[in-house]
Parts: sequence; structure tokens; C-alpha cells
Amino acid sequence: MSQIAPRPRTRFAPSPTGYLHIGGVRTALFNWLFAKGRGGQFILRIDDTDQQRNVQEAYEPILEGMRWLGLDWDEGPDVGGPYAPYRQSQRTELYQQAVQKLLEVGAAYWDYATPEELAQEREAAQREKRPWRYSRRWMATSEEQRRRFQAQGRQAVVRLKMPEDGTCVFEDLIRGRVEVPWAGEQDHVIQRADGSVLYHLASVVDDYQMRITHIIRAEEHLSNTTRQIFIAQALGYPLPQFAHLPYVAEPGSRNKLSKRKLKKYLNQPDFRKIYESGLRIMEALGQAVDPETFNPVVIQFYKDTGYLPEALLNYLVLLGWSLDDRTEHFTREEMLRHFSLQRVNRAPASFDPAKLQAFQQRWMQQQPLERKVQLVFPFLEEAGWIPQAPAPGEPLHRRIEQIVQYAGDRITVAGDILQFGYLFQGDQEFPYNEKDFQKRLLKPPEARELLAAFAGELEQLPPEQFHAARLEERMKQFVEERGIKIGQIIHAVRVAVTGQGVGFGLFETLEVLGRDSTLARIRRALRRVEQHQAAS
RNA sequence: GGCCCCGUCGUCUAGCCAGGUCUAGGACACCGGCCUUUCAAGCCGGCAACACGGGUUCAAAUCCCGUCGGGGUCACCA
Repeated sequence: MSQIAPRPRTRFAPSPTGYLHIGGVRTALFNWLFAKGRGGQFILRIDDTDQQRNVQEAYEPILEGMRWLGLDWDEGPDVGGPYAPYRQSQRTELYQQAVQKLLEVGAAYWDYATPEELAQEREAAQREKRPWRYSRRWMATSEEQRRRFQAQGRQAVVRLKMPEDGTCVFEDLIRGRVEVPWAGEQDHVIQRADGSVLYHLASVVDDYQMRITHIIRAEEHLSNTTRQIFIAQALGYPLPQFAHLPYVAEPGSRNKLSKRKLKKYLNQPDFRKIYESGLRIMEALGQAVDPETFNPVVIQFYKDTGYLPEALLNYLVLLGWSLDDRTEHFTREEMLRHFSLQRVNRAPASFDPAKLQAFQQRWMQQQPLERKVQLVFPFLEEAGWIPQAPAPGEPLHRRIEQIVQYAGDRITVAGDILQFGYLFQGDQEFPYNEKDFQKRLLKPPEARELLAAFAGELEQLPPEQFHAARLEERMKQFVEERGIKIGQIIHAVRVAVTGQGVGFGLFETLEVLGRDSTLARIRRALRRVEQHQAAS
């Protein structure tokens, strides 16, 4: 306790083989929280040692996603830093030196086995039901032997020469003491035949050279730790602290969440729900969905449909961590203040789309009106319903503010603004939902006449009195005079002016539309009713 | 299959290390009711868990042993 803890340096090291997914973000978040909450540094590194699998298009979206979430990094490929470069593909020389050293100290060896020979060994072991470990049959023990193998046309990889007995013991900050027998470890390849280096080697070298103090990563790396410790020790590096997070599981199961199982997850009702509401937003935007990114497992889905990064982070921080038995709401600052590795769970946590949705809803409710308005603008622009984001004070700004206010909780994600398209489309253009039209305007025999009569009342109302309170008063009066139920007229008016049966308060809707639009729309609806009646 | 990890309501979790205050708390979801011009929201109420077995102890969700179950990982991927 009296010892001053050094400021931690953590890293998030995605490989650009695909887009950022929920589990990856949770790992990034925990790394960020741990470092930044303790006055340390958070480093972004791109682990792109496998040229074959890298997807060039994935690199920029990863950075974008991190920025959107506000997980800012102190050092990284774009901003540089004292240990640059921060892309493994640009650090090969460093790795080659390390490989050389490992060969020199006898911790690694040149291996000339062909893939076929390896496969044979493996199959033989499997047939005899014994655990397989490479026989080192094509291990070169001298320069002379190397030349001989090369003369046979063989190509060499570099393998780790793992210990054959003893136990690797390390202290995991989350799991406690972990013990793994060395004999169970393979002689992993650290350098390919083409001279490029593999993840384990690169990762250990970089973590050391970048002075990473804490390696916080998902549990699937737990079994990688032993071989990485072996490499680090052979290279004479001090060991960092390890913390292995439980992985994020599928909704309603214990399997690891995977972005490739979208189709399967769509069978899960809550998952399907958020997917489909996202789909409606994309439809309204007239955008084709890219199956690579339009996936609730992938972070971009949330960015594209208008979630709040705060909500996502709040949900994610509780996936495997908790402060106590009741605190659920965390701002960025609160997370930073309270996060600790000691309170990270050991068991995997299932991704629950319904709970994410609940956090989003609560966060959205708390946003000041102006923030919501700002969030909604890009969607309206994208849909082509407004030319550009209006400045405060402009009539259009005022109008959208009004809509957002009246829509209230119906806007859970910013993209939900698009359900109110009828408020932005022309009086003669907005579409009618045929089912609602049928139910509210064609079927009730009195509907046409009542609607026409109410339109007459509205015409009497001077434009400056066309506000919700006054409109409601007028309708109440109208209903009373005629001895009808309010439901007989209100639904008819709603469908007439919006084209659909659902929406926010009717009087507020009329107010937003204004007198001229309201009347024009009612007239259009009346004509439509007459056409239908004439036809039948 | 080998090695490793994990096991509290459907889900996220509190409680476990330092056994009694736990007839196991909170949240989401679900169900019911209220409110209501639609859809939401809101309010009130309800259902629901210590994987199993044995041991230690006056006392076990908590400690020990075993069983079962689930998962991760076993690449010239990261």
C-alpha cells in the first residue's frame, strides 16, 4: 500500500480482419478505463501480422468506431508516439532481431517439416488417441543440417522449443493463480517460411518495447499466455501483469459471441427486434444494408442507427463488471473513477440486446432537447428531408425541435426520427397506410361526414390559434355538440393528416403541420374516401 | 480427446475471499393492473435463482472433496 503504483500502460490491439464487434469494444473499454482511471496511458496498436487476412477497408472503421465511442488513445498508428510505429506490419525488423535472439539462446529452432509431414504426424497421434506434440524430426541442429534440408527443397519456419516438463505458473489479476504444464504446449511457429512473423512473437516484443504494464484481454487468450511467457522469459523481458476477461457470449447461450452467426441470432426475439428497427431506419434512408457492418454484433450498427455512445459504454461496462448491488448508471467519469479489475467477473456474460436497448432508452430520455435535435439532423439530411442542418433560431430548427419534443420517448435511437416522415413530406405526397385508412376512414359510416365537419371547424380557427391546447379544446367542443365519442373523430383525423394510425399526440401533430397543411391533408383524405366509395 | 477456465432468477449481477444480518437484494425481460386519442412512456404490483451429492460446523450460496454441466483452446489466425 505504501508503494506508489506505476502509472499503467495498457493497449488494445485489434487486427484489421473485420469490423469492431461488441466483445472487442468491451475489451477496449476495460483497458481504457483501467489505464485512464489511474493516470496511465492507453495505446492503440494494430496487430496486422497476417497480410493474408488483413482487410484494408477495416482499418479506418476501427479507428472511427473507437473515436465515436470516445475511447481516445494516447499513442497509436494515426497519432504516433514514442514507440512508433504502431502497426505491426511496420515493425518487422524488431521482430526479426527477437527471432534471432531466440535462436541464439536455444529457445527456438529452424524446422524443415512440410505441412504434409506435420499432418501425418498429427493424424497418427489421433489414431492412437495420444496427445500430439511435434517430434522435432525435421529440426535443424546445425548449419550443415540446414543446408542439407534446403538442398532437398525444404523451407524453414522457426519454432519455439518449448520445455518438456515443469509447470508454467502465473498470477492472473482476474482468475488468480493459473498453472499449466509445459508439456502440453506445442512448439509454436513464430516465423513463417517467407520470413514474416506470427502474432505471439510480435505481441510479446511489442508489449515489452511499448512498456505495456497490464495485458487485459479476452479469455480466449488465456491459453496463449504460457507460450508468450516462454518467449518473454527467453528474451529476458520482465513479465507484464495479465488479466483475462471472460468472453462475451451469445444472447441466451454460453457460446462465444460471433459476428458470423447473424442468421442464427436473428432467431432470438430481442436480437431480431433491434435488428429490425435498425432495418426500418436504413429503409427510410434508402440505404442498402451491408451485411458486414449492419449487424448488432458489430459496433457500426449502433453508430449508423443513432445510438448514444454513452449508452453503449454504460451497457458494456456492466458486462462482466459491477460496482455494487445497485448502481447501474455510469457516466464516463463515473466509470473511470470506479472501475477496477478486482470486480471483474470470472464467468462469461451473455450479450442481451433488450438490456442494451433499455440503457439506450434511459440515456436518451436524459438528453437535453438540443442534443437530441443535433443527433437527429444527420438522419433527416441523409433521408433528403431537410437540405442541411439548420442553425438555432431558424424556423426549421424550431420546427424540428418541436417535433423531437413532442415525439418524446418515441425516439429511442436518433434514427427513429424517420418514422415521422409524413411531417417532412408534401401534403399530396406522404403515403397512406391502406389498413389504417380502411379502418378509420372507409369502414366507419360516419367518418367522412365527421371529418368534413371538423375541417370546417378548423377553417374557422385563425392561424395564430392553431396550437395544441386550443385544438384540443375545439375538438372536445365538437365532440360534445355532436354527442359522439372522441374516438370517432380523433382517429379519422390522425389517419387523414399523417397517413397512419400511430404517432405522437394528435393536437401536437396538427400544430406542427399548421393550419394550411392540416386542411390540405384532410381535403386530400376526403377526396380519397370519395374515390373509394365511387369505385365500390 | 488433452490442457485450461467457468457454474446465483430467462439475462446482467450483489452476496462468496474474512460462514450467521440471505424466508438470497437490484436491474432488464416477462406477466397483471392503473393512466390513456393511437403508439410509446410513466406509475403500481407479481413471477422467478444458490447445478447436484457428500463433508466440516451450533450454523454453508459462502469453506473442503467429488460428480455433473457449460465453455475456451489446441493453425505457417489474432
